[in-house]
Amino acid sequence: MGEKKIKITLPDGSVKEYNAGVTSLDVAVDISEGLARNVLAARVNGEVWDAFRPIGEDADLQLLTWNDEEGKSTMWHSSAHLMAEALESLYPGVKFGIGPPIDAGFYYDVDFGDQHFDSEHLEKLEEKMMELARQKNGYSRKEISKADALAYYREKGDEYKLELIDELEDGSITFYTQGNFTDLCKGPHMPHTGFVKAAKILNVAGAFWRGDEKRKQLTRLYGITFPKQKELKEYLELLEEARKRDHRKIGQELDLFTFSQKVGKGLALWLPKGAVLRERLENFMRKEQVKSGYDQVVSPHIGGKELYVTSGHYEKYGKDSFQPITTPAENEEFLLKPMNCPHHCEMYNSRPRSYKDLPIRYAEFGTVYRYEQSGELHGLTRVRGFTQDDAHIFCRPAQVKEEFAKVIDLVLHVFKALGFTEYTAQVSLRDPNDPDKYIGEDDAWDKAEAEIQEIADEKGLETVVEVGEAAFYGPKLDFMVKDALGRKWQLGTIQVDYNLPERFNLEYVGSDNLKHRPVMIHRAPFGSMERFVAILIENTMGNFPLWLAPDQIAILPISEKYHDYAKTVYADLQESDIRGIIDERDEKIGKKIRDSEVRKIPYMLIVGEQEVNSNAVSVRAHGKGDLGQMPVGEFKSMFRKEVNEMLK
RNA sequence: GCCGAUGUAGCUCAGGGGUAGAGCGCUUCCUUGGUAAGGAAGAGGUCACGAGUUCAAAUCUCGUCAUUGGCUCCA
Repeated sequence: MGEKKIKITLPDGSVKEYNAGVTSLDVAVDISEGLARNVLAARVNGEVWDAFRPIGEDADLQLLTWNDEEGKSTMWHSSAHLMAEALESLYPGVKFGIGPPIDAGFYYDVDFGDQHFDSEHLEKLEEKMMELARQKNGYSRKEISKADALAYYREKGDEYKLELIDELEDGSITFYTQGNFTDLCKGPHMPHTGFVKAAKILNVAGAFWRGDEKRKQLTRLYGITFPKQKELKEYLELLEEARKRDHRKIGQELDLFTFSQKVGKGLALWLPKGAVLRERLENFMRKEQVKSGYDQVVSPHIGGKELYVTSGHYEKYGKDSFQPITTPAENEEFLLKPMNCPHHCEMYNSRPRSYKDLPIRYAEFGTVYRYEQSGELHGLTRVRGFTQDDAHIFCRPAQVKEEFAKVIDLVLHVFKALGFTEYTAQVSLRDPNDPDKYIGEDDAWDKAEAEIQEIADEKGLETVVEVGEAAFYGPKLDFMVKDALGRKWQLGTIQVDYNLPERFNLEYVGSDNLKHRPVMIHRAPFGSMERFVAILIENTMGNFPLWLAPDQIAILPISEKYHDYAKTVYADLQESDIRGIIDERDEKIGKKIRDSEVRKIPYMLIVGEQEVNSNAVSVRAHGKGDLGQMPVGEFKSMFRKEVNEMLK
């Protein structure tokens, strides 16, 4: 009986014949030894497999190396096992939770039991990993029955793995082994540990087992590995570069904002230059909103408790909020407002509405306060007091789609004007398994969720769906942008809400002369001024667009003799809404230029004898150098042209 | 809130059981200059805060506060 033959189709379309049971590695060797040395895994009929797993049938095969995303994540997944092996040898008896690859590296959740792990042990762990890596131990895969799998971990006493296995179906369970370490794992893994040439444990953190706050907290070790020492070095340098973009650092360097222990954590203090930046952003948004038919409103910073009982905020967040403010005499209770929507609902209710009035769009830069957990505070991106560029659109059900679409346009326009080209549009839906988190009827939710997806699709917006990310009163379309370290933050948000109109008993009289319920759209293109500015800083490194820069120009007199002329020039520029500083310090011009460059001021205007004589300024652009001498008028029109170009 | 780390001058950081250091910044004086740091002198700190150990604590221990990397949370 002849061996069974199978056909392997490679990505270039070529077909080769092998005996059944051939592995991807065998195929790689067949192509070239060099390639074979780099193969980490393989895509077999669309599924990522171990390169050492036998192939039994005809298959499409793509070999995966470090240059493929799946190759990287296979190596990182295997590295998690390698770290686990090192841990087990250094700390006998440790138990393991889960250890997956992530965007950059991997982690493993570990229960050290009575043993203690802190950051002093990192180096030893790295060394152990490299020692094991150098042994080039092969990874092997074994299908195992549920009973045997349970027996293995019962013997080992690892309750976490037992819990995981408990939820798996018999027949689908596999173990992987390398060196002295065996792990429950569905794979795939790289051929042997020798691919790891550099390992770094990046940090130690606590993580709740299965993400549940009520369960045991394990120690999560984050690490990353590379096939070359040089790549690790480059990666660490990249991290270093990213830290230079940190908005907290730049915010301090550029004097934009600060925090004070006495004022309280998570409560930002905007310094003059930060306030100017913020004001410019607000003005930009106001202008756009006027164009789009919004009306500006103003509401107070506190609201009666009843307001939030009505809205449902009290029930959902009351205990976790800043506690109610009580008045001395009348025993009334007020809450710091955590949201502007209830106030706007009451504005809507201030008089009867006709269908002809709708849509009504109330916009407000509303400052709200939320008692965020102390461990969650982070610079300006997560604070306890912040200002939303909030608005609520009250419209007829038939107008939802059009209004929603217009808000998408507004958000995209804002992002474009500020240079956010990389964002993710995320459809945030409710978690059907956790109904207590939400208010309202399923019908309304289903409708709102379907509408959001439909409109996004019609707009041709590429979206990702996240279950469980909805607000408690309705689903959202969120615009996520990354910070310098690649963490995603929600900026713009648009939400369809059938619930608050119900709770606030909002009505309008239709053409049929009957009462109808309007629909509310909540939206904030920036999200909040604080977070938006933070992400803007990290994306621009503090080199703000000209129209936004707090100081747009610095006038640098060559010497004291030209201070008067500098003042004349500045007065002229101020007429055209150009704002900046005159550097009147007793310093040489080189020093003044250096300092302006460091402060990222877009234009430096140097004035000395030549400029006085010809009624001109010498212009130097930040990061670009000398642009030569020109009359003040010419600079102003150049400036205006540049601003208009950006805001087009 | 939980696990880990950090806290020394306005900023960036060094030091470390025996009277606190540098660079930048700031003040004053000299200098009046041409495209990324001119020179000199000076001021400035309960070493986050509170206890404990010690003859002696900024340094060691514990606690508190703040910051920070994650986890959980995020209207």
